[in-house]
Amino acid sequence: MARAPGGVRRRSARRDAAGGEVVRKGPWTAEEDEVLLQHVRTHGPKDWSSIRSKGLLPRTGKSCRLRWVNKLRPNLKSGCKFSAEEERVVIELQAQFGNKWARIATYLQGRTDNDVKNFWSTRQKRLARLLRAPLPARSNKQSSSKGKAPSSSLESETATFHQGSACLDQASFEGNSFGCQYCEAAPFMEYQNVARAPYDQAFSGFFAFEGALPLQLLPAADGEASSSNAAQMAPTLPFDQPPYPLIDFPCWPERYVDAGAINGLAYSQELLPMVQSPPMMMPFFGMECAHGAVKDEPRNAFDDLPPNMFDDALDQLPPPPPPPPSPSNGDEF
DNA sequence: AAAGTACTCAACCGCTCTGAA
DNA sequence: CTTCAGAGCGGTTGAGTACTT
Repeated sequence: MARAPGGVRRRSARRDAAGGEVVRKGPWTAEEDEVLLQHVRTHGPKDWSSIRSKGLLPRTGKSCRLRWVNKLRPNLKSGCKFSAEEERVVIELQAQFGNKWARIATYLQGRTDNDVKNFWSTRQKRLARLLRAPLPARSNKQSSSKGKAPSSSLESETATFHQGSACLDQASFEGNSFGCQYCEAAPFMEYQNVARAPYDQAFSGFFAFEGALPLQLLPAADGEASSSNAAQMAPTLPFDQPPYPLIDFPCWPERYVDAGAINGLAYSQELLPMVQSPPMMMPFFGMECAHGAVKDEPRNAFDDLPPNMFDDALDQLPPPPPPPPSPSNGDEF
């Protein structure tokens, strides 16, 4: 979207803790950017605090660093929405690393941790809203947006969510991670540790079903990754991928999903046959893009369930276990 | 056309980590 | 070993914009 440059911000300046100097906050001006860039040209992307101590800018070192990392760094994809491939990478890496945005960002050329974080946050909000909202009526009615494709397919997302929720729900009863076949069948995602963040992980495990397709991971983009450690650890090769197909079928609890319902999903009849095929761009949630039939899918088992039936399951999730021991060599791959 | 809602994004805050003194 | 300062990271906020009703 086009934001008004230098739009009004909520803060402008304040006295710093030490008392005297005014610390400027809020949006950066072009002049400030130029000063910051000049500092980086001469000193490199470091010594942030010296920018203020030398009187170059009335900004904190943290603020300067953030501005550089998020906006001024070269080769950033500013204002460019996440591609389907990027979305898929984020989803899969989030499932594996958790909310390690800086680390995840090292796999995405031109993306910052803030970008990834915002992307994920937006996605989570949407998830939460969908989970709480009543199921939209399944119909063949066209989208209300006058033929324009919505930014995401509500119907597909909803179906996806309830599928994921079913997995979650079963897990809450069985107390066995998530009782999720797929989780156990995805070694490269280490889903055995899926309970680390139950809510996210359950869904991520589901979404990573798409991730059975090969990832083309990028090495740290430009050496200016926001986390130098992460940059060093960024692999130059994809995950150690098992041969396809990975799974028998993802975590559909039979209690909730009968074969007919499964067959009604885009996955079962359209995705499975292509597991041996070359990588395919599949936007997250967006099976409708790759599989048009999904919009016309028949009602599945979840459509007949009360929309809030999974809320309790979410509330009953066990606390996350302690994080798995980190590898001694710092290389998860 | 207006109002309400959802989404995006920049930037701040607080915490943790790390290295130097 | 302890302390401290700087850097980095994740969470959060809120303004502006887009979309929907």
